[in-house]
Amino acid sequence: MSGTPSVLRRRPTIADVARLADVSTATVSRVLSGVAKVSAEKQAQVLRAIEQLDYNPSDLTRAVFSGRSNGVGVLVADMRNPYYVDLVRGVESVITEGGGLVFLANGSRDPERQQAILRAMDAQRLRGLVITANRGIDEGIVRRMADRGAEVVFVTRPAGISHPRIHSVRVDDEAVGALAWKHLRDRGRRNVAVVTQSLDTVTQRARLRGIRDAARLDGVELSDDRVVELRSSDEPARGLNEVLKVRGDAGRGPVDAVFAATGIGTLRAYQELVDLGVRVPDDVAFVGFDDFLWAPYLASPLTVVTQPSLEMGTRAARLIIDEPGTAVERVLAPSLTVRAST
Amino acid sequence: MSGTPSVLRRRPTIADVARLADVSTATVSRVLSGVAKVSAEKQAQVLRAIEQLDYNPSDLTRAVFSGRSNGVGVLVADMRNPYYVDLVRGVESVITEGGGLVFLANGSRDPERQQAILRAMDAQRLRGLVITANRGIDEGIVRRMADRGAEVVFVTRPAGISHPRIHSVRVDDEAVGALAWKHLRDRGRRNVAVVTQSLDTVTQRARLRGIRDAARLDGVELSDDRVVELRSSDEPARGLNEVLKVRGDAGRGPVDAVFAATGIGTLRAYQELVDLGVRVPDDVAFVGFDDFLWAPYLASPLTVVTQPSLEMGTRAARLIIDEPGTAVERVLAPSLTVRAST
DNA sequence: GCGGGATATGTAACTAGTTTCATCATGACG
DNA sequence: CGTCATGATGAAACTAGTTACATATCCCGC
Repeated sequence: MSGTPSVLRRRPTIADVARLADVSTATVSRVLSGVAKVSAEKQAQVLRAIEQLDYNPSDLTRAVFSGRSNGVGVLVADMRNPYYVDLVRGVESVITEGGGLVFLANGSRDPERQQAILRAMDAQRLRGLVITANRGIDEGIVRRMADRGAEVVFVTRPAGISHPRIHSVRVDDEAVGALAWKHLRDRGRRNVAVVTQSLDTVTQRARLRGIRDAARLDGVELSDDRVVELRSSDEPARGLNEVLKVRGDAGRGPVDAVFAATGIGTLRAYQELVDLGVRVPDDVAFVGFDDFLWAPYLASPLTVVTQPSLEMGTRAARLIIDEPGTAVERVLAPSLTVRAST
Repeated sequence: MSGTPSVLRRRPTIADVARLADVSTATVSRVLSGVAKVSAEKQAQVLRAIEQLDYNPSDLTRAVFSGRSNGVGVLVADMRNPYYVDLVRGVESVITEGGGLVFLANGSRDPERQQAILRAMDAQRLRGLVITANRGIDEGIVRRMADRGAEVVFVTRPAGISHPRIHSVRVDDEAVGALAWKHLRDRGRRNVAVVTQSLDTVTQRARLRGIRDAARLDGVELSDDRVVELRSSDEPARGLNEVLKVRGDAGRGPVDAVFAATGIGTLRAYQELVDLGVRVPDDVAFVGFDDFLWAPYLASPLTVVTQPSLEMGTRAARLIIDEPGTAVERVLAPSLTVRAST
């Protein structure tokens, strides 16, 4: 109960420490950074003064001087998606382990908001930036941040900008589609429908290309009328209804499998299958994208193609810390978790 | 294609802008802050120079001068829990809307790590701090941060520290327990088992007290042998097995309902019920805690008691922005989402 | 006892903005 | 036409650290 807590206590500065320890601010700074030798006696005095005043030097001032903070920004497209959460966890664990801090912002798929956030992050003189949002990112500001020394890592999409400080960490999206196809084929399904959110993104187009090419190698053509594009991410996959009705004209049987190529697509498609009363996997086998905590406990435990989300985060963080000096494009392999839905 | 991007371009400072616009740095600063009048002519010159150099002033330097950054720290116990994600989303939306940024750190239930993170956040001279971790928080550093002007908000637990800048936003935990009891009673269940993670926390004790008191009002005693404490958060709720076997001595019937009082507890208990082959709700009705995206699509769609997670985040953020001047303790009402598991 | 080299320490300048205070120009009024 | 008030503007001091440079001190050898 020392003193009234309502009073705003002035924060001790390096000058206060220097005064109390009867040394110069330079000596205090040297004790803190350990860059130059200080006599054991003064060292002890300084440490005692720091302890006594509970001095915690301002990282802001340090960053002003060095021209760069030890913060790393993470801009995600949608925090509700557990994949992004794991990604952030990966980045965060590496960065805070190294004494840095993570700025997290949710792009909410709003270009204006994303622009404002990137400007605010630039004003923080970040050491690095991890971007997962696909749409509406202004490449101009990203390039300028890289020009001025920030390491930028695009995750889940190719960098798309040629710059020695702009990198990318992503999964082999064609392999994602191929993995889904081969598994469904091995389960005896050949009439596959694909659910996507938006074919405007390179990643989703690549996944579709992957499953198409793999199917073609087995002599199966995955036609456009079996591809559903959700567009809105808040409604169930109504279009799926139509696609499931596509029947065997020209030797094609009815749809006997669905591959959802995005995290949200997985939820929406599963939702719609349940609503339509389709039996999984008896009527239709189902392969989703991105694993999640509850996937094994659904009415029909989900088979999913997964990205190594946590690893993608730690790799992105290491790219920032290591400053490779040249553009790095790291492509990781997806994997398959088989459960009862196929 | 102007210039090699590999060269680190020096960042323009306020002095560069002043030079180019042929004014003093004071005038540039005035244009930026809008605090004092500048002639239309010079204003235009300055804006042109800012545009031309793509000048973005350093928030670090501004924060050094004002003694406080516009950042807000959020320390969460476990990012995998969707409740925390919604909470962070709530804080983030309000803070970035106001031009600030959010520092996110994952405590990982590790006291030493949490301590290091709080020190790093203190070094950032944060405007505010949201803490959701219950265990291992060093109250000393939190109090000192508040002493030095940061608004601190504990979420999901009482503040526990009396200080005009230390607040709390939480749900009425006793009402959580009462809500679960009343619903199960209305469904004709009276032999309820409760699954908790750790009764060391005040919140979980309060939820247990809530369901006990509500049961007692209906003449039912919820004895200790029907309370499971998980301790480890990574294994299924093995103890539940024993509890379900508790049979009708002294007029008590077998357990016909389970209330899981935490988010993780909900997963673990559900997992165990599935493993034991218990039919939900036929054999045992199940009420969980905290809603999640997939809850309606489980084999047995989950009835849950929910906290207004997003609102708790926005309220915490507003407490920081509004700086109420006195300690605020905001207690919100829980609600019930009824599905097929009861 | 004195010159030389190494080491510790302080002074002052530096980082990039903000703000106070003095100055200068302009315009209104007597 | 002089006086005073008003308002824009710049010089310089300020925020809280770091570091280059100068100086003080010490020990060693001759």
